[in-house]
Amino acid sequence: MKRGTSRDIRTANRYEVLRQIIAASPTSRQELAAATGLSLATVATLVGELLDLRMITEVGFEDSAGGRPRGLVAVNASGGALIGVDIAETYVHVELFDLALNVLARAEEDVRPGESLPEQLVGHVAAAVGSVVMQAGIEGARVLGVGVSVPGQVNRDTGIAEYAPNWDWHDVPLLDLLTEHIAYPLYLDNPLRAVAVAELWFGAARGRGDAVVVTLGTGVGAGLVLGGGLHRGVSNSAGEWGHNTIVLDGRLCHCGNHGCVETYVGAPGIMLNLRELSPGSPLLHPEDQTATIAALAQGMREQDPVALKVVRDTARYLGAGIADLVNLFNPEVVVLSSWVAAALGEPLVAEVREAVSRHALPRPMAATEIVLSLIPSDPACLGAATFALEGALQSVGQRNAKRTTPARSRTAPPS
Amino acid sequence: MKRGTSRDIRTANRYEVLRQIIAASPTSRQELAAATGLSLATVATLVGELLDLRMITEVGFEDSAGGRPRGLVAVNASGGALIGVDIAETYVHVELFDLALNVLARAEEDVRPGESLPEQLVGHVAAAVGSVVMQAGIEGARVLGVGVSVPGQVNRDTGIAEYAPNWDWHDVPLLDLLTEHIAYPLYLDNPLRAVAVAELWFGAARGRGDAVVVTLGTGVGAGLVLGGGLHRGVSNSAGEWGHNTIVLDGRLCHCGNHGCVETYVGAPGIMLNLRELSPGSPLLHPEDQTATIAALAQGMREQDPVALKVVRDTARYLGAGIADLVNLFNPEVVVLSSWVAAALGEPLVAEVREAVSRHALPRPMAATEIVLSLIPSDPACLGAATFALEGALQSVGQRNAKRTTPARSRTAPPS
DNA sequence: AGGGGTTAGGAAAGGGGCTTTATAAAGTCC
DNA sequence: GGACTTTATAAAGCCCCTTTCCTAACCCCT
Repeated sequence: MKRGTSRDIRTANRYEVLRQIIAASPTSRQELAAATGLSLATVATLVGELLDLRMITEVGFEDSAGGRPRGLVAVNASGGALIGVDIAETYVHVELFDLALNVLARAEEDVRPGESLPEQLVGHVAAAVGSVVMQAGIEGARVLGVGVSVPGQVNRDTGIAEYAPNWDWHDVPLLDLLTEHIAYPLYLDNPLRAVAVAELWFGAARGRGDAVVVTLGTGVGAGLVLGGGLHRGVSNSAGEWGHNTIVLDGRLCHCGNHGCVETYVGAPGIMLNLRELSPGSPLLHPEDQTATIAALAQGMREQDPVALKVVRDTARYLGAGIADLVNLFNPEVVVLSSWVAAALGEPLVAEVREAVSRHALPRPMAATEIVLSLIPSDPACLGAATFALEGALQSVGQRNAKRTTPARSRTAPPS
Repeated sequence: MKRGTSRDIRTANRYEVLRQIIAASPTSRQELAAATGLSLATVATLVGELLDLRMITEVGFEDSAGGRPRGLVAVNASGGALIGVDIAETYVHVELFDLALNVLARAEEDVRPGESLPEQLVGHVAAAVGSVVMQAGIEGARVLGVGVSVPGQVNRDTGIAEYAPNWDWHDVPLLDLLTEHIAYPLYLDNPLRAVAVAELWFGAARGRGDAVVVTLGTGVGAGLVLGGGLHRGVSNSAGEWGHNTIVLDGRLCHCGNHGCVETYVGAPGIMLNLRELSPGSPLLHPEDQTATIAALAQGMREQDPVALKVVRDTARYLGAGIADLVNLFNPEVVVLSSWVAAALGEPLVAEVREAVSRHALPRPMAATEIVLSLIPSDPACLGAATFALEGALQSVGQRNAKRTTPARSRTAPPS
């Protein structure tokens, strides 16, 4: 059982301060102290650290009410670059961010069906990473790290992709393979947790103690933010909500079970909801999830009854599932994220809210907001980049160069 | 968002050391240091603190391999008493413990149907608490506190029972009512969390970072132990698993929803499972949950096919539900606790293990044990008493008498 | 232009925690 | 009886946060 040390407090505070600066750049030390609840002195030293690291810079002054003006600090956007890699079933998406987490460059590689060898995927990743670095015209030294999100179960310490259902991977030493092509520090995890971290740092979960980040994409997950940090579980596979049973003896899932959440509210599940309701619907683009979800979104805007019904049905399943999460965790906020949520947008969320409040207990429900993610682009990329950012900040706390007594010369002393 | 301070580390360590001493009394400082991962010096100071508090005593020495013998410490059983109160729908159960958490006295009061006024319940509690103190022949001063477990949603800070479905309570100021009759420090929470804390301190979850404690009684819950501590959620209602939907549009629950876990695996749910399978079964004692569950347990021992089938059906529901918890939390251990689990015992657990591994993802499942609670008596009482113990330990860390500059005399100084 | 008054920010001191190192205490073994 | 071991306590050091004090910087008013 890991014990907390006082250094962890420092790390958490460092994260907190940087988060706040990124969120509200430029800002003053005063504001930071108020927002984080830390003392002015502590904020000042943390700000000093970040200044030394060149992650932030002083950008001028702000009038105070009659006294010495407040010094303002802001993220030093050009102080470094972070790369986020989102490996999915059909594509590899890479984005390069500056330290303000603006996207400086993007690259996307299609993964053709059948391309399932780790080496093939790694090739795509390496190509795309090379591309974004070139596009952005960044010198390599300024890349602080590369975060990689890969579906399935990942051991982030050993860097092994223990199991990826899409490609039937078992214990692939992905980190080692990537290291051969990519010279930057690498951080590996899965999309569920990447998205949760993105929401925790930059999205709707920021500043919340307990939050659940529901990712709605091809797969489905529930990232758990507990006590201000990501809950990983004992083998880094917490949050695998997609294969929870929502309908006993329901639809067959590729995992082998029946009635998994994913089969009703994942993109393929939504397509099935549509097909069952209206088999010949023009909204349905077989073999193309993205197009079908987009068509549904468009249909909703046009008040198409079929689209509305499908979304309502989906929201009903989702609502029942999320109600379970609300009862269990009693979170401050449930964030709906990932591309399906982004596409279906606020109308979906409204239906979900409705459905959740039918199923959840009133008291926990009253304490919980259900909101749409605020993150505009691919949250898995952003989250992966955030892993790299966390990694860069972590190493600051590293014990700086262990002091050793100077080695005595092997030759006879001159005495 | 609450921030961790270095004092919290101290409190956690204090808990950890005392837990270990209670678990392995007598023990040496060396052993404690090894078990907790703390340095010898820290253990020594914490042990010193506990000795000063008279919660533990030195009980002799143990030979070391050729050096100074290890001093042994053990819980000072007579150093204080803790009282646990378990208020349930049909009874009030009170136990008085010594500091080794042995039961010194018990009292039980029946709550007749219709007795639903807070004052009536409080009367029962006061009577039973008085009784155990008398039985044990303890002087009042040595009672360190009284923990009270009451079903429903509880605000432990304000001491208000926000909602108790059994008696249709809404925002009853229970703590205030109890304070009028009971002079000891009071701690209020609900059975779900009481049982979880009992397992965390003294049961199968001890020393585990992440655990789920499933309580199977009339009601059903899932206490969440995350990062070595109880997860309470934002409004202290985390763990309300009993009203999660397990069968969409399933059995009607008293909460108004359909298909709640509780309606299938709570004691009344199990009775219904039995009735549906074999309406006229002699195992069924209508109106008496305890007798029916006992009859089922007996039936299983006699290989009664109906009993076996009912337990298997129940385990199937339970397995599906627990599989969801395993996927979500990725805990080290799932503990089945409370009286229904105790009654049905290992055969139930074996069936549950089987059912869970059919539903849960293989990787998280492989990392999770599913075990029966080791706690012999009423875990809610024990857990409630543990709240009192935690409370007593907490106040140690209290800033001891804020130093004030000595008040200057108002009269003119003698200078 | 030159003092108050006000606010920001840094430096120092203080309090709490944990660990490492040194010292004292209590045995065993030869 | 001395040397070696092992335990326990004391001392010193490091980390972290906060409080307090003081200087810096700016406003405004005279």
